[in-house]
Amino acid sequence: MHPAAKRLHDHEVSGDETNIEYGASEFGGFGQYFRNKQIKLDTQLREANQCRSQIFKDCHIYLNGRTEPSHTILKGLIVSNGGSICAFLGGKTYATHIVAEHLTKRKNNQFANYKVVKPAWVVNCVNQGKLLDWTNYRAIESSLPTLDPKETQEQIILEEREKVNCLAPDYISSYYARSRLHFLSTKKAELRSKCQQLAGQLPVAERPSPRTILHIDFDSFFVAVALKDKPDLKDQPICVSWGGPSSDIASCNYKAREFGVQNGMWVSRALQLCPKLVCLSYNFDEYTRCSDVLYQEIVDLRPDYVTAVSVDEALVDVTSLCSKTDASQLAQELRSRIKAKTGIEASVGVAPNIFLAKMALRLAKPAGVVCLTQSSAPQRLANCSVRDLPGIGYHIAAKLADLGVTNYSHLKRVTENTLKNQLGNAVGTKLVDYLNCQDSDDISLMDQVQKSVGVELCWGVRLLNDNEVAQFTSNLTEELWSRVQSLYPETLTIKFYRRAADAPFVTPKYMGCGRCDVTSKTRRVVGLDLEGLKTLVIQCVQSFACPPMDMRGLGLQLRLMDTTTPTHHAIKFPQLETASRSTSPNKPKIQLPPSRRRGPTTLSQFVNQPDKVEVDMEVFDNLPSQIKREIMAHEDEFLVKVPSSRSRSEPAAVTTYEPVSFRGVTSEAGLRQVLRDWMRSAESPHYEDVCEFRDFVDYLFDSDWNWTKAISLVNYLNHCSLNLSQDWQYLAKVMQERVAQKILPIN
DNA sequence: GATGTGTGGTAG
DNA sequence: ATCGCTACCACACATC
Repeated sequence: MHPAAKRLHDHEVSGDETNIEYGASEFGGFGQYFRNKQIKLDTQLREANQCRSQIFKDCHIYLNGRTEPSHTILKGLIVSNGGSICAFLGGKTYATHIVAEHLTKRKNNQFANYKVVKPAWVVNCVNQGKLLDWTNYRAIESSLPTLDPKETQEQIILEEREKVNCLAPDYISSYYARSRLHFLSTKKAELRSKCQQLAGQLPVAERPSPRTILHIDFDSFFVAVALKDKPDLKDQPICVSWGGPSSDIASCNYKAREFGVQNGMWVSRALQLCPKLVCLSYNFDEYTRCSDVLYQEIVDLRPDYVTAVSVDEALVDVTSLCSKTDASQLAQELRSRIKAKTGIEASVGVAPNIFLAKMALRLAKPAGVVCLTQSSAPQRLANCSVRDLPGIGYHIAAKLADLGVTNYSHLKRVTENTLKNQLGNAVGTKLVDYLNCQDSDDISLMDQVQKSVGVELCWGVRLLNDNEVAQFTSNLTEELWSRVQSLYPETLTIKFYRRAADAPFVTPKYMGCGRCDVTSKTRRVVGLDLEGLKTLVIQCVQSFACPPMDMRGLGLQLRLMDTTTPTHHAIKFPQLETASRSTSPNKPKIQLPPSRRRGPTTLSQFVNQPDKVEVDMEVFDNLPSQIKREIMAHEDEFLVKVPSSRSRSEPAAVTTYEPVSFRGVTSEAGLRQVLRDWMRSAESPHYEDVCEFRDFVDYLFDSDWNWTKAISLVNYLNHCSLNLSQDWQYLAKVMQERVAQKILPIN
């Protein structure tokens, strides 16, 4: 083979760095890291020794369609003169030039932002030994480049939107209905909460000390499910994906992995590696069904503790059970029961801690059980890639590789300090733990109360103008709101995806987000209703000042109120002289509480629509569960308005509700007394009382000499609420927020 | 020094 | 064509 042709060949088979995009380099896993390094070395070598010239230095050239001379010849010319070839348009490094003879109308638009040249440009550059002005070789007619790029972009978006319209009313729900990652995330959350509610979970203190932990999951779950009704394909290389060239492989079987196919890889790439790869479809319903069987079987064991790791994966503390039965026998029986009921193989790792259980599971696959002990582990794990250690992903593995650590046993070559300095304290400590086969994580401490709720959508987002951005944002906010349910949001973090300046307008992945710059902002949202939230989010999105057509995705995350570690925050008293200025030019008007009637607590109503009396079903659905229960309890009074019911005497057994009143109470001590009585009277505050309190605080605050009393009262409420229900705590937050709003103009 | 914000990493 | 989610941890840095 001719040296130049050989280089070309090598360049192609070693993978093209221009094809790395959206973390695609992860797909090769750890090997890819070295491969990338190798490519760099190759390039340097070529430049140093073998290149005829550097004419095309820094040129990444994409060849489009039929050309004269042929691709092969052009490639040879480009590469041997210091340039490189773009195998795909787009990706992390973008093409500097496109070589084309003729362009379709669509490609005329698509390529409008590129330097599109005729093949003669390449040939002439080489002949004259220098980089010639490309504009003399334009492949796009002179009339076309004058097109406003903005109009071109608009056209592209309009075309794309005919197929995928992110503004369609059901876009978000239909998207999530088909997203595997959404499925995994939501299932995990669901299972976690179910596991937490399991009766009989032994608290940490009561569980005996050397534990027996099972880590169980299905083998290539999605593929196994897909193969259930296609047993004849069992020995073929199989993957599960939606099927197109740029669709992700969600799962592939061991046969496919032999070819280098990996989860997360694009189908096109996988087909290069394994032309016979068979793509099968998702079946989310069946995943759920198998998952239910798995968890049911686990629960039926009556273990000490269960933690959901994933839809197909769980950690089980079986210490107590193993005092009678042998752990591996238990695991084997579990495996066969699950196999019998689902038709799918599962594997089990057995070990004294989570780390070792996870590693044992790896060794157990496929379709097996492996037990690891502190003493047997070091030997069995020695050749394990660091990439396989829990919490060690692509990036940390790469850093470890720079330290000369690629597998488990290498870890002992590096000092603890080096690890901590290079990888951070947490990871360093964890790795040292791993080396000692220790794991400080406790299975029951892994699932705490939920700390945040979020939504994210970064596919198919193609928007033309500010209005559309607002519409899309509003839709996504509604989706977020629908997931808030009975939770108490405190702050909102907005994550904004914007096309990277040098990323191509048309993304390599169909309708994907391409390479993006991601920025985020955090805002307080205590006391906001859906409309308020929408306004805030839209305003925030606009503050990113992104051209609408470059928006590629949006994430919204609500941090929830933390009731486990209360911060004893109090509102600070402003300086006296500045405070007096607060006697407002625009004094907020004091709203009168709605007519006195018995009713449930509706904190959300307070927040949403203070004066509304009827219960809106949509509002109802979003209420905290405690409040819902109360509404249900008072349902009769709610649906039928009976003002007279107050005068009717209640049965003695029923505690009668006395509305709170602060009016006429002047001393701070007196006010606190009323507050204390109120808090003692109910597990959750009643709606009318909330309004009364709000109005009273407003009144104190606005009648300009009593603002200190208002702040003090709210601080007192906050202080006391720390021992009360979340509803009380949230009320305190809402009031603090309200008061803070009033102080704000002073600062 | 405690607290909050923005960013980055990981897992399935 | 295609469905690139989401909760959580950790860290650097700003703020006061």
